[in-house]
Amino acid sequence: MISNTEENYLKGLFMLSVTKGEANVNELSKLLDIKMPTVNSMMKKLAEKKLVIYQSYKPIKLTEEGKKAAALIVRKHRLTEMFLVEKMGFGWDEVHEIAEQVEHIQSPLFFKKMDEILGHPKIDPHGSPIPDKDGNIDNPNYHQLNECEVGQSVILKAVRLSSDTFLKFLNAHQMSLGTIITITAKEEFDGNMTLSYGDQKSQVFSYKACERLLVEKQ
Amino acid sequence: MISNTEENYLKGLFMLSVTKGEANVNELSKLLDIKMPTVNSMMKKLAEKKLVIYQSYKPIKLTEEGKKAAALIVRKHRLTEMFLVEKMGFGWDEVHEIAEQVEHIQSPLFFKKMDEILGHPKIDPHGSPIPDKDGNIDNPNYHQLNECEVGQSVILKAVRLSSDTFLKFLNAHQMSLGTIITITAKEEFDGNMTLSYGDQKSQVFSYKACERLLVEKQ
DNA sequence: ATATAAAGTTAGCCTATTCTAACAAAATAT
DNA sequence: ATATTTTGTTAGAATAGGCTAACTTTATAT
Repeated sequence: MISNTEENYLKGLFMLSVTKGEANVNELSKLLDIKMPTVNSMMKKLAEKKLVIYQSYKPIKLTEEGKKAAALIVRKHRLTEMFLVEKMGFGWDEVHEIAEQVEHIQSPLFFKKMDEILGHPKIDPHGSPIPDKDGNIDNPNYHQLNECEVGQSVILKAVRLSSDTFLKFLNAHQMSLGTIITITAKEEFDGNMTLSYGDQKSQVFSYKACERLLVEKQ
Repeated sequence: MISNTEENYLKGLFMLSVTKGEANVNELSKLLDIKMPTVNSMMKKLAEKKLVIYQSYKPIKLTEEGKKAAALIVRKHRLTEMFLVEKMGFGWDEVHEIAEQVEHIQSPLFFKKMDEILGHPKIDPHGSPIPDKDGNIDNPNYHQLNECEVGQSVILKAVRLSSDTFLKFLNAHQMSLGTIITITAKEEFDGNMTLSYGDQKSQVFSYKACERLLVEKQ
């Protein structure tokens, strides 16, 4: 049995591990907003349960079992987000908090039904991949907009670190998944980019914003 | 702040109070499958929070505030059951466990959306009334089938104490809400009733089953 | 290469929720 | 009317999950 609390730690580790394959106590502590000593003792507990590999002062790694468990929680979260947007009329900026709660529901049938009703979606409303029933996830190789060159035309595929405020910002700027963007200019100094897309002919986006936009080259 | 645990106690009290307007520790203990001393200390806590009125050795009563809080949890439970059946294709015998979890989700908007999508339903899939947004509930005055007379024609309006096994039993006997039933015979000895409805021309139902069937006289 | 900073750990404490064992009160039955 | 059963309470302990304070390791910066 994995408690809701344990699920949250596993999910956090999974998120942090995407790039490096491992995470450390401090990062997890910040992500979950739980103090380090608490995280430390939970890591011991999860190591005991063979869900993570953990040795003092070393980075934390999920075991295969832990990785699968975490992926299935992420699956439930992202299926829920998709369901909320597609079937219940929520905006992509309104679903995170709810999904955060729904993801802990214990009922394989509930999520099976969601998946069927949605037609087995591969991505959530923010473009993040939905792991399959076995916990496998394919991480598409998108580029961060801030790393693209002036003159390039790209298509918005996903939004990273999508907080509600950032999503509302994108809404306000008519930017959504699928939007085709042309990079008009790029400021050496601060990384600001001037973008052209849809009706917007020269919209300036900060470095911080561009970092979070994952695009595919046309 | 009312915790999930506290919500479960309030809901239990609400259920038990429907008839008598009050409940006692022992009943609540059995209903929730939690030992009496635990229930006892939770009652003190809820009394402290002004959600119940409680004095040693006296029955427990919900305060107005407690009653409203409980009704809103029941509302979330029953809306969820309706949503699962009407919008997600579940059977009425599959929804209780899931609703038991979903009812604790904190998101007024989530349940507002559900309610809208369902068209503001007044009853759940088992015929139980759904309290309104203010926690008001109207308890319709149905009759238990076992108390009806031979020869009477009635319509099934609701199912009480609807466990999954009982609902599966009803499924197996083609009995559902709205079914028109004629009482063909009634056994003095054990209360068994012979019923005629739909294709079933002389189906025998036990006293225990009839007790749970709430009907309206034609 | 050492001083400082950052990250990680240990120890000890707190709250919420549960339990068992033992005792007390109220209700029921002879 | 008293004995027995049922119901309710108290006391004390356990577990899960969180915290702060103090200390140790590792990393970073002069």
